[in-house]
Amino acid sequence: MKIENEIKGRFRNEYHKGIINLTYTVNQLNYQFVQFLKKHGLTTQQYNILRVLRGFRSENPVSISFLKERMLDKNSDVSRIVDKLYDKGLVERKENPTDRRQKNIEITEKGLTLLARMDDCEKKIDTLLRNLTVEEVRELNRLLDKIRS
Amino acid sequence: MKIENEIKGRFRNEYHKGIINLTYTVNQLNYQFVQFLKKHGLTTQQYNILRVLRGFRSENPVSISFLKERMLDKNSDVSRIVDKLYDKGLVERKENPTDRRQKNIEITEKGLTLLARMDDCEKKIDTLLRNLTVEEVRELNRLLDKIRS
DNA sequence: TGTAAATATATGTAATAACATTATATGTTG
DNA sequence: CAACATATAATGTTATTACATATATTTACA
Repeated sequence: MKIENEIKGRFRNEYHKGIINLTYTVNQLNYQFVQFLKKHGLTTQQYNILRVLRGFRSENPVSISFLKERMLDKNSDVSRIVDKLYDKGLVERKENPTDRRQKNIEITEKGLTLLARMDDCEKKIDTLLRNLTVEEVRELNRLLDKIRS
Repeated sequence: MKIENEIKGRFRNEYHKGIINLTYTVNQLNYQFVQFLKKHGLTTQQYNILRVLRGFRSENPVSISFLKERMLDKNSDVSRIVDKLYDKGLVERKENPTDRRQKNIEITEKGLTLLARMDDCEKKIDTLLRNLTVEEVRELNRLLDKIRS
C-alpha cells in the first residue's frame, strides 16, 4: 500500500515522503522479525551477536569491542547483551590472558544448538524482501549506499 | 560507503544484504535526527505528535487513538507520550463530552511557538536524503511501497 | 621508572519501550 | 433493562536503551 494511505500522512515533498517511508518500512520489517525471534527467547541484538560468534568461532576468540564493530547500532551496549547470553548459558566469557582488559567471548554448544534450531530465522530474513526482484534489491542497495555516501 | 565495509559483515545474498542495509541506513538517519531534536528537548515521537496536532488544529480536536493511527510505530504508547507533552505545557488535554472514554488533545500556544522555532527541523528532514536525485527518491519510494505490498 | 594518556569493559541511572492488565464508558442483544 | 462485549485510555511492571561515569589495564614518553 502507498505510504500516504498507511499512515494517513501529508508530505511536503518526495524527500520527506522518502524518509518517512524508510522509517515506517523498517519498523514494520523489524517488528515481524522481532516476533519471530521472540519464540526462541532472543532479542535481535542477542541473535546478531550469537551469529557473529558462530561465524568466527573457528578463528580467534573475539572481544567485546570486536562484536561492537559488527553491530548495526554502533552504540549497542554489547557488554550487557553478552551478559544476558551468559546468563542463558549461550556464551562463555573468559579473561584474555594477553590483555587482561579484554574478554574472550565464545559461543557454547548450547548456543550453537539454539542457532541450529533457528535456521528458519535466516530463511525468514531472506523472505522479508520477497516482493522485490533481485534487480530491484540490487537497486535498493545502491540507493541506500548512496544515501550514506 | 558500501554496507559490506561499514559493518564488516558477510552476506548470504542480495536479499540478506538488503535487509541489513535498510536497517543500518535507517538507524543512521534516525540517529542524526534524534540528536537534532534533542537540542529542543523533544523525542522523535513527541515531535511527530506535536506536528500532527498542529496539522489538525483547525479541524476537530483529536483523540489519543486518532494520534495513534498516525504514528509510524502503531504500538506507540501515545497516552504516555502525550503525558510528557502535557507536563511541558505543550498540549492541552480535556475530557471529550460526547464520549467520555476519549480525550480531546490540542496543541497549546507554547507548543506552536516551539514548533515554529523548530522549522529548521523540517529543513533538516528534507536534507537527510540529499545525496539522491528526485528520480532516485521516487524510485526508493516505489521500492519501499512494493516491499510492504 | 613514574606518571599521564589511552583502551577495554563494566556499572549507575534515568528515560523509554514492550506488553499485559485495569478502569471507565459505550454499544449490543436477548 | 440486564448482561455481556467492545472501545478508549491509563497504569503497572519488566526489560532495554542512552548516556555518563567508574575501574582496571596497558601504552607512551618525559
